Amino acid sequence: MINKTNMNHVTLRQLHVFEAVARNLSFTRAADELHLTQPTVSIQIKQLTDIVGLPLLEQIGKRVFLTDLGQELLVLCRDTFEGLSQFEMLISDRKGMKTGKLRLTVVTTAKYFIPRLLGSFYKRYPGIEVSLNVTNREMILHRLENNEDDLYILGQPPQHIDVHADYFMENPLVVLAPYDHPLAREKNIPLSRLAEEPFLMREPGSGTRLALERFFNEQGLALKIRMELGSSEAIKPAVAGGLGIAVLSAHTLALERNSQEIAILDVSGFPIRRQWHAVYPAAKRLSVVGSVFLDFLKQESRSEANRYLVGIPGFLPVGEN
Amino acid sequence: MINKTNMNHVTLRQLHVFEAVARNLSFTRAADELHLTQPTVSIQIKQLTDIVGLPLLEQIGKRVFLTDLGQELLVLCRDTFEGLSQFEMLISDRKGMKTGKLRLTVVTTAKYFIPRLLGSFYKRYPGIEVSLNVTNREMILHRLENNEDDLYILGQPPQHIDVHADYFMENPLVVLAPYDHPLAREKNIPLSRLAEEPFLMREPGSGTRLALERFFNEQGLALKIRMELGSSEAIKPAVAGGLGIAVLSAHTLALERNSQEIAILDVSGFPIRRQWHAVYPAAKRLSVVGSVFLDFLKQESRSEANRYLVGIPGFLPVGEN
DNA sequence: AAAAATGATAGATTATTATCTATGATAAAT
DNA sequence: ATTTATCATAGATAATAATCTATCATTTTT
Repeated sequence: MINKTNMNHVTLRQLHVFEAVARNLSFTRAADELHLTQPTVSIQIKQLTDIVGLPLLEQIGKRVFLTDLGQELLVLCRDTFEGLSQFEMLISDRKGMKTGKLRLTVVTTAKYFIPRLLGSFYKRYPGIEVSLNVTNREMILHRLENNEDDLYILGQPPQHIDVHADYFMENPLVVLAPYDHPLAREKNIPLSRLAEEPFLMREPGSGTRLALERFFNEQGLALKIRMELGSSEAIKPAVAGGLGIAVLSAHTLALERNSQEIAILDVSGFPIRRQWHAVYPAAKRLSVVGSVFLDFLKQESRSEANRYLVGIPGFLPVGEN
Repeated sequence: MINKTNMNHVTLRQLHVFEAVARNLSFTRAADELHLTQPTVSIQIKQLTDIVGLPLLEQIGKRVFLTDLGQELLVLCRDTFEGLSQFEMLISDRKGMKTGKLRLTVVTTAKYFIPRLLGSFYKRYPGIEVSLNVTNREMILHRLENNEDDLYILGQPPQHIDVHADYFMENPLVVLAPYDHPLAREKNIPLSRLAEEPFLMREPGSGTRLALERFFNEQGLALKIRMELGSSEAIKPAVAGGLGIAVLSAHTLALERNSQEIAILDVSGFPIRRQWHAVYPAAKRLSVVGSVFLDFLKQESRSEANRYLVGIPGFLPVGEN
C-alpha cells in the first residue's frame, strides 16, 4: 500500500494551533494568543505537516502564507470547530442553558447603548461570554472581510462587502445647539433658517456627515461649515461652547439628555431617520451565539429605543416590524 | 461560570469508538470491529459521556440504544470523518494518486461481473481499498436505509427509498433451456409456443420473476410454473437436467456460455431489457471514492457488456448514452 | 555591521491518552 | 437455579501528546 495520509492521526489540538497560525499568519502571534511558546507552535505545525505529507504553510522571508492545501485545511478546521460548537449549544439547550463565546465588534457611537444591552444579555445568558471590540467603521469593515467576529454593529451596512444585515433599532440624527440658543425654543424651524447657522462637522467619509450633506443637497441648500472635528466627544463641548451647531446620532446624548448645556432643535425634516444594523458575512452561517444575541437585540432594542428617543422633537417611532 | 461542555477536550479516537458503538448498538461488537477489548470501549464511552455531561447511550437490559443527543453526535461524527476523508482525497489528488476506502454492496447476481471490474479498478487505483459485500436485495435496501455503504449495485432501484440511481450496463433477461431442447435450434420462437413449456421460477418478489410475470400478462398468456427455486445457482442445473426452462439474467451464464448443457432460446420479444444500477441515498453526497468508482463503472461497463451480451439471440445493444 | 525579529531544532519533562487483565454487576436464556 | 451474555469498574502499564528551555538559522531593520 502507498504512503498515504491518515487524518485519524491528527489531533484537534493541532488543528486549533494551525487555525490560529493561519488566521494570524504568524507563529509568534499565534503562540501569544494561545499562551504557548513559539517552539510549541512550530512543533505542532511540523507534526501536522508530517502527517499530511504536504506543506500547509510557506515562508517568504519572515512572512507566513497559506498554501492552497493549507487554505483547504483552514476551511475544514472552521467547519469542524463550528460543528463541535453547535453540538455544545445543543447540549446547553438540553441542560436548559445557553453557553458559548460571542465575538462582537461595534462602531464607536454604539458604545452608548451596547454596554447596557450587554448587561441585560449577560443576565439572561450567564453562560455566554462576550468579547466586545469598539472601533471605527473602517476597522470594522476590515474585520468583517477577515471574518474575525460573529457579529458587527454599525449604522449603514457596507455596499462593497457581501453581508447579511438586520436592522434592529432606530438611529435618528438630531440637530444639536447650545441650550440657550435662540432657536432652542422655536418649533418646526425651517431648514432655510437652520442653513444660516455655522456647522460643526465630523470628518469626510463619516456616515453622519454624508447623510447631512445629502439632506441639504436634496433641499437645494448649502452647509456653512465652520469646523471639522474627529469625534462626537469633541463636537459636543464645542456645541455647548457656542462654536456652532451639529448633527449627531441621538445616542451620543446618552448622558446629556437632561443637561442645561445642549438642546435638540425642532427642525422641519428632522430627525433624519437611520437604522442600527447588525451584520455578518453573507457567505457564513451566523454562529449559534450570534444568532442568540441577534434575537435578543431585536427583542430588547424596543425598550432601549424608548429610553433614548422619547421626547425628540418631530420624532414618531415606526410601527412594529 | 457554569459547568459547561467543552468539546475541545474530546479526541477523535473517542468519536471513532462512539461511532462504532452507535452503528453496532453493542459495545462488544464495536470492540471486535476495532480490535479492542470491551472494557476499552466501555471506558472510552464513559470518558466521552463525562465530557459531554449528558447520556449518549442508554441501556435497556442487554440492549444499547442511542439517546437523541447520541443521535446528534453520530451525525456530527459522520460529518467530521467525511470532511477528514475528503481532505485525504484532496491530498491524494495533489500527490497524483487516488486513495481511500470504497464500501460497496451488490446483489447476488452482480457477483458474476463485479470481481472482474474490481480487478481492473484496483489496477487503475491501487490506493483505493475496496470492501465488497454480496447480499440479497432485501438486505441491500436495509443497508441503504442505514447509510452503511458508499454505493450499492442492483437491478431495479427501490421505489420507497429516496435514492440517486445511475444505470451503467444492460442486464438482459434471457430464456434458458437444455442444450438439446427441441426449441434450441429454432429462430424467433413465438411466445405462445414458449408458454406451453413448464417454467422454473425464482421466489415471489424477486425482480426477475416480476418482470417475467408482467411480460406474460401483457401478452395475455399464462405461465406454467413447475417449480420454484431460491437461487440462480439452483435453477441452472435444473434447466440442464430437463426439469423445465427458465428466465434469468444473462450475467448468470458467465461460466456456461460455451457449454453443451444450457442454451439460450431465440424467443420473440426476448431478451427482456433491464439495467444495472448503482445507487446511493439521495440526501447524501456521494463519497469521493464512490464517485471515482461510479465514473469507472460507466467507462468500463461497455467492454464488460460486450463480453457477456454478444451473441444473445435477438439482442441489439443500445447506442451510446 | 550589528541588532532585532521570526521560525526551526534539540533535548528534556510533564501530562494525558489508550489499552490491557481481572473482576463485578446485571439481565436474559436455559 | 444455573449458565450465558453484556456492560461497568478497578488497577496497572505503555504509548503518545503537549509543552518547555535553550539554542540555532535566516531574514529584515537600523
